[in-house]
Amino acid sequence: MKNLIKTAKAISDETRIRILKVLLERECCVCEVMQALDISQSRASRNLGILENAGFVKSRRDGLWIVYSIDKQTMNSHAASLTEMLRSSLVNDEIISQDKKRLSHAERVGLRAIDK
Amino acid sequence: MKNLIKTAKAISDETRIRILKVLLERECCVCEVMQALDISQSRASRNLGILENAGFVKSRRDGLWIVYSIDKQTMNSHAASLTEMLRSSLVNDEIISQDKKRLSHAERVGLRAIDK
DNA sequence: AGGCTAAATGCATATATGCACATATAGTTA
DNA sequence: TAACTATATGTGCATATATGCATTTAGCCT
Repeated sequence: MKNLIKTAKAISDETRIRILKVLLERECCVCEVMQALDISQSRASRNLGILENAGFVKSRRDGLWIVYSIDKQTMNSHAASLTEMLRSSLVNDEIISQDKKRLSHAERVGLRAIDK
Repeated sequence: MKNLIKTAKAISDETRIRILKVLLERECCVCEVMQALDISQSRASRNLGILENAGFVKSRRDGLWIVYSIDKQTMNSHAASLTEMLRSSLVNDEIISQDKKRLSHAERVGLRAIDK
């Protein structure tokens, strides 16, 4: 029960839905998620952590970066169901479209390069 | 997007998951939900309202009672996916088992008859 | 029509959630 | 090893959520 609730809460948030939709396109490091969604570093990191804790994504280090990705194998059944639901959802959503467009330009560059 | 979030939030709560599991057994009026989950009248009513607003259940009047039920036809696709996920979940959950047991004794009697 | 009953709701309170800002941490690379 | 960089996290604050209590509402039924 607690696990199911945790899983459901994880996708009950716009930021995390946007992150999952981006990760369904391709794996990303934190700074690429920041760029794709145009959000702060702590916001990206924290929400990725929540998604990881809920079992939606896994992370690995690649040089300076931590890369997050959707892992169908490791995923528990609830997360798998919800991810599958997400895959076919929001296909015409304006926000999601913008995220994907920015994602196509996102690179593995650090904070300084992004701007502020 | 907003609709998806509303749907996900609706099942991100233990009380509402329990209610849905009970309604998957059979349709219930508010007072039967109270008895099955052993919760207050306002808590039952409010959470049923949230589930209805999110598209999981519909309601109809039957004499003195308002009967809530799961309606696969009317349900939007997100709610349908989540309901299907719920159907196969928590089969060995202790709380859910207790709810079902109390449900089997629940009747359409008013507040006075229940007790307090 | 009027009394009676189940359900809905206003209000107050406690808890949970999401975010920004600033700082800490871990790990790479020279 | 030491500096540097991407990521993680402590803290404070604003908002959202869940609930109980008390009351209101809707509408059935005589």
